[in-house]
Order: sequence, then structure tokens, then C-alpha cells
Amino acid sequence: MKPETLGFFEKVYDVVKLIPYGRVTSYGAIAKYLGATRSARIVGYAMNNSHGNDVPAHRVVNRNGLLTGKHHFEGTNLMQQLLENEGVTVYDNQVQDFDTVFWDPSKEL
DNA sequence: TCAATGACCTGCC
DNA sequence: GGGCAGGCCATTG
Repeated sequence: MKPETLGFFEKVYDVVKLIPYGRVTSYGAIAKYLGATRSARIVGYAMNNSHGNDVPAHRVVNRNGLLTGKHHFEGTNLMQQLLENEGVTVYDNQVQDFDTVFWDPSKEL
């Protein structure tokens, strides 16, 4: 809500925006890519502020591939529908073939 | 200013 | 191999 996003948030937004189509990543992966492996919580917090930004938060899930942030979305299965719409198989708030659709910025970038 | 919370992760038992 | 507890950074009350 403030221009302070130029810090950790901006980087997180940038990485999330760079996520390819039909691909997902985890908070820890982004945090680690930014050099803050233990600051994964901040990444999630950034997503909370991603409201209004062009950040596809629905492509960001936890380490277990579980759509933990699904509660923060409007609908109940909106996040799941978005992922399935991109070709990502989601079942019970869980990303199937997570190892396959997983996108590690530290490796891909 | 201090204390508590949070879309998590890593390490130890 | 599975489960539990601690910690980290930032935001909000």
C-alpha cells in the first residue's frame, strides 16, 4: 500500500510475474532465490499485499504444493480453477505433479 | 515502543 | 521416515 514495495516485495512480485504459464513455485524457493531462505513468511505476506498488482499469486503455493493461500482468494476454488485453467492439475487444494510443474527460479533463472 | 500475528521453512528428536 | 518445536522478517494493533 506504500512505495516501500521496492524492497523484498518488489523482488517477490518480479519473480512471481516471471513464473511461466502452467507452472508453479513455492514461497521458500522465491525466498531462497532472494537470499532469504528463512524469510518465506515475508514472501507470503507480500502476496497478501499483491492485491492490485499484476502478481499471479495463484501460481504460488507452499513447499507441499498445497494451496494454503486459497482462503485469501475471493471464491473457494478460484485459485484451483485458475491453476487448472493453465494446465496444472489440482486436487483437494493440492497441486498434482508438483515436481513436474514446479518452477525453481534459482535453477530456471 | 512493545507485543502479537502470519498465504512458511528448516532443523532436531 | 515421521512428527514437533523454533525461528525468521515484515506488518498491524
